Amino acid sequence: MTDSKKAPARPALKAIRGTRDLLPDQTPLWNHVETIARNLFARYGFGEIRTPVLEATELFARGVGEETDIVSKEMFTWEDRARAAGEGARSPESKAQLLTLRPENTAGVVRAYIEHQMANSGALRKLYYIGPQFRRERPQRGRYRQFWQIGAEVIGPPSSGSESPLRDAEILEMLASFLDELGVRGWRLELNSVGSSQDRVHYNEVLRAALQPIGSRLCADCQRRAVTNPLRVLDCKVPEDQALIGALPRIADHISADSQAHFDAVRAALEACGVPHHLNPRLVRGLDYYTRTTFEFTVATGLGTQNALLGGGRYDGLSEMLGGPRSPGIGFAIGEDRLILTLQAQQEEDAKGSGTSPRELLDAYIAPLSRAQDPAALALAHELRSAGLRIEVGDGSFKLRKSFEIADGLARHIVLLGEDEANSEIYTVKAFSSGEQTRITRAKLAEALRGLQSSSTNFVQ
RNA sequence: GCGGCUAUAGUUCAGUGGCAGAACGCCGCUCUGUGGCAGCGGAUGUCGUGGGUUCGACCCCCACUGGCCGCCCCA
Repeated sequence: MTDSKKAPARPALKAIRGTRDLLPDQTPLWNHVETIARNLFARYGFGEIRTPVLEATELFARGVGEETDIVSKEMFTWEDRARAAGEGARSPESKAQLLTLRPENTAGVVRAYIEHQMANSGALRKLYYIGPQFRRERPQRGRYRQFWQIGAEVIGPPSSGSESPLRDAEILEMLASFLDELGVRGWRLELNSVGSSQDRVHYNEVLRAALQPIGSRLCADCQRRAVTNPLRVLDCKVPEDQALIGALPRIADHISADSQAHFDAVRAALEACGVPHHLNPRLVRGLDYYTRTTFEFTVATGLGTQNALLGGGRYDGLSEMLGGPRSPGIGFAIGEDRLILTLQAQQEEDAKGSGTSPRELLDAYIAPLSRAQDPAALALAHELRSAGLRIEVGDGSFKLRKSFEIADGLARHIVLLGEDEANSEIYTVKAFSSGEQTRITRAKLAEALRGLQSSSTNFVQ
């Protein structure tokens, strides 16, 4: 640092802000969560759909809502260049298109539902997805710019029963089962009805009128919301505002009899299934397409202030907003990153005092005793792997001591492969758990290594 | 987008305006076909990036970038 070798500062390539790598010590838990979800959803008759990560910006502007925070300030949007002259463009003035990295997946699923004319079969469609979403927010625990959602949608023409309160209750019961099956403890379901789209328009006027005289006494954020999105005032957490907000007209008093009856039926079905839930008349969701039933599952451990694990609701008018046929629907999105954080926090709680958790081991480590044995070692590994075993191969340049150190903690057995073994095809095998060492013929090796295979899977890193 | 805290070895973290530290991990030897233990030895690094103050900056100041916490919002 004293002399003049100030090299040109190299940039150091790193994952960009708000994105991250999931390494092999993490991915087993992710796969576990996704496997549980896939199996469970299948039992409820859901099929998987995969939609593009890229959509036309207009889809979200119309679907999610121009005025929402997500659309107005959190999307990764850019102008895709018009086709260049050299690309054989027929029309030289083909316009550039606004594209957006999807900030959520419901709009994309409904777009696909319309595009593939799924309404025409007349059947109720049950679709689920697992994939990354993108929002340009300030990163924080449980909040990333690329984050993963596991979600599902139930949608269809009214004649398919898509409006039935039974669908709402079924979705909520499925989510409760999902969290229980994963072992998420202490979840809480909060439920509300924001009424039909007409109810919302009506209530918005009532609310705007009620806010008019008191607006100036609310916090700055609420004053802004009172104009742009009055419903969101109900979600305010500023202590000074609570008295005023509490006195505002309530949604429940301004929804139609139909909406009220629908909501009552949802709750009755939930009671019948024994799904615990709490009414929260001030639960308001930030996406414009929600109607009637809205809900949120929260959890106390692991997430700090981002305690919403998943959310969702009805969107009876979304298909029409996107130019499709009338097709009421209901869906949800689980924050997979947050779910993982919750599970990891629980595991840490559980691990307190119970020492370290074992990790999943390979079946055997093959240790060639000299470089001359390397080819034979790889051949043996191939043979055993073909037999379905999980095998790692060492290197003939390693000292035997080193091979043992590597093998222990990585595999359940070590197989020594030296000149004797190569000639005799009788291998020396040692089991780490017992310390027992035996000599086994090549023909019986796979079978011997398979014995004692641990069937329990472990996801603790 | 706003406010606060923070960035030193592979990891977790000490540290002082005057030669860069510990623990764990890693490598070697004791010990050339039998590891986990132990003893001895070794290497760690543009002290996040760029500027400024200073005789001298890892330390003080500013900016930038990243992370964390809170707000906003959401999953």
